[in-house]
Amino acid sequence: MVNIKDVARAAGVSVSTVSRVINNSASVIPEKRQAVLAAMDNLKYQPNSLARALVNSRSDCIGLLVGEIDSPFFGQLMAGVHRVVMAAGKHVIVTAGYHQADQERTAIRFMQERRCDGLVIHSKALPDAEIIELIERGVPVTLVNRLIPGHEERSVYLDNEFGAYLATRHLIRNGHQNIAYVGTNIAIEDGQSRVAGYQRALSEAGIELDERKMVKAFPDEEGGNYAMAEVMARNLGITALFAYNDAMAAGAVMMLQDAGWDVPQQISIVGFDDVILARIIKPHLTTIRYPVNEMGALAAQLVLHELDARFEINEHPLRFTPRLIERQSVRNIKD
Amino acid sequence: MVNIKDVARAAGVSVSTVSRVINNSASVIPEKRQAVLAAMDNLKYQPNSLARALVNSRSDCIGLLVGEIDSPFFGQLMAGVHRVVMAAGKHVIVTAGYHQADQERTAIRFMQERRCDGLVIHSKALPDAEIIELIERGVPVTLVNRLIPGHEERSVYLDNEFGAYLATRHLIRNGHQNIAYVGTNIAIEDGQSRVAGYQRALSEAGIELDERKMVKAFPDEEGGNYAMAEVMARNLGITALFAYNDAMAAGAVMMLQDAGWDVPQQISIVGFDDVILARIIKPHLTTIRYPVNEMGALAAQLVLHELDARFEINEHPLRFTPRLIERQSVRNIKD
DNA sequence: AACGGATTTGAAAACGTTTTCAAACGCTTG
DNA sequence: CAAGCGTTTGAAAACGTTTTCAAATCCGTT
Repeated sequence: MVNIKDVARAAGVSVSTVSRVINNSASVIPEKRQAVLAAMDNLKYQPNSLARALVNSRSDCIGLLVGEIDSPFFGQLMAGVHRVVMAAGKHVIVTAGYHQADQERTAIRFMQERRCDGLVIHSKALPDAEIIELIERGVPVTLVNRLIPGHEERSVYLDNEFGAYLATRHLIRNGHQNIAYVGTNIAIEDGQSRVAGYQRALSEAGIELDERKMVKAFPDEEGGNYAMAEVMARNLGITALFAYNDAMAAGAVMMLQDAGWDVPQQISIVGFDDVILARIIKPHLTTIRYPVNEMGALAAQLVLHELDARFEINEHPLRFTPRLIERQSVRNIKD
Repeated sequence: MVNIKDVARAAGVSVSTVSRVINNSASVIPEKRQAVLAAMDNLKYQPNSLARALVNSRSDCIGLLVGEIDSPFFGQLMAGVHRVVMAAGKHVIVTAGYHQADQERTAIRFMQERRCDGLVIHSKALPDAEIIELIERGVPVTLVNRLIPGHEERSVYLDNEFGAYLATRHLIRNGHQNIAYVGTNIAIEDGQSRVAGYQRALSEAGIELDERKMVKAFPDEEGGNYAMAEVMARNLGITALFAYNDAMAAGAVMMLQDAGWDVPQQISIVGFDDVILARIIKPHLTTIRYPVNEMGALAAQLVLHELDARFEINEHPLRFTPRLIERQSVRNIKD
């Protein structure tokens, strides 16, 4: 590869001068500047950003850890982060942890060895301790959807409990009393919060909790399908369902429809996330909007700001409040 | 950040020795090795991969250029590439071009400056000349879904023409004669190929081409919605539609259903890609399967193999053949 | 014509690694 | 005990940049 020395030689100047025109960090007389520019062009010179990062100790990269590369939810997260990081003239390096501690660990190590200037992390599997260690080592990091005690100011998160409460309350207000919950079997905070919200709404309405109405599965369509089948097999006479996410809700819908049930005539459903799927499935899903793109953007802003206070932060609380999106999957059965 | 010198000092050895235990590139007596390992652990040493890449002139990174970060199609592509690159012990750097030449150019420049060892590129907007230049500069690159004359061996691609032909023929075989095409308005090779396949099937069946039955829009749901509305407004009595991709097909379905049409009772639809959406929308879409995950994997294998012949390549032709997936969106109207 | 200040320049050190090379060390053998 | 050999070690160069520092050049004053 052609390097800065080649350019210097071709232009008849020193490497310092070439460096100066590249970064225009100091004045160079127009004549030489032209010569350098011409030489760069002729030789198709591309600065080696590794060498540059080495001496600057700044890589202009923000690392991003997501759960999966290939999912609409994380797609939105990536897009949100990407957007603001690019706008700041920096770049994103995406890694995926697939919800497993070891893979998440490897990914974070990778980003650190790559000397990312900052990190945006969505981690489900890593223990708090490891994340705290990372923070205390001085790495600028923002967490998405995860609160670490003592480091709340580094988290951009959704009020999951309230989202689940909203969803369940909506069902109750539409006359439902017998409401199942299809949850995730991944041990993760937001899963617990959503259970809590579900239960709070029920309690508030004086409805008795029933463990048999809660079933867990892997949080994708297949899991939803399976869990729904499980619930129906128990014959509890449910009229409504709140699902951990839209994918599970979609799986549930499909299971029900395949078994000849009518949604929402016989069973009402509320999902969570408001991914694209919710607007496509029939009936369109009533769901809880999770503004993950915006959250990714804010997380990126926080990291950039920590790096350099000139990067500004949108005025927004770290805690995002979910909203109910009414579509077609809930039927009012009052009276 | 703690560096190799700190470790050497702590362990009471030279940096060379530390380097040797890191890479176990030469024998070090067990006693010192232990000391080094302990020092690395205590200091939480993380090798600087930039410095390492600089001297090795190998970054162990594969660059990937996609159209958008946030789309099921590119999600699958990313996942496919990611899978094989990780398995090879290397890493992926993802960039997005958003179908615009300047952004694609910037992204490629970024990956080169980052000294990616190889590139997997899905580019719609960049002119052939620039890609050829890249190839001729000696960068190991594989193209996805794009044939460059003279460099066919670097392309992993789908037989788009055949896919469109299959789709259209399927409609014809189900008795449809009056078939619209909703296409992309992005000037891209696969768009043209799909038009060609559509037209070949029609010609073969002796059906006259009618420009009015072809309308173009941005290749997403909204575009499909809009284009479908446009077609219906023309009142051409169509009974079937072939769409450029599933997203457009979904948009078309929604437009039709909102306007009170029944799919497939009144209008049959075939999509393209077989993204998740196709299995979710009601009616489930009959579509053409685009094995983009597998194609990404193969593309990654080609790049890795070029880097180091020890990385193996799956036995598979570079040209992938699409398959018709029958679901529920086509009605047989024969007799 | 000499001086002073500002502008422009290049040499060299630094960033954190790997690798080459030769020196040091520890054994065995005669 | 000297010679010889294999193993282990450290110093130093190299990778491609940026930046510091001092030298060189230029220009306008006196």
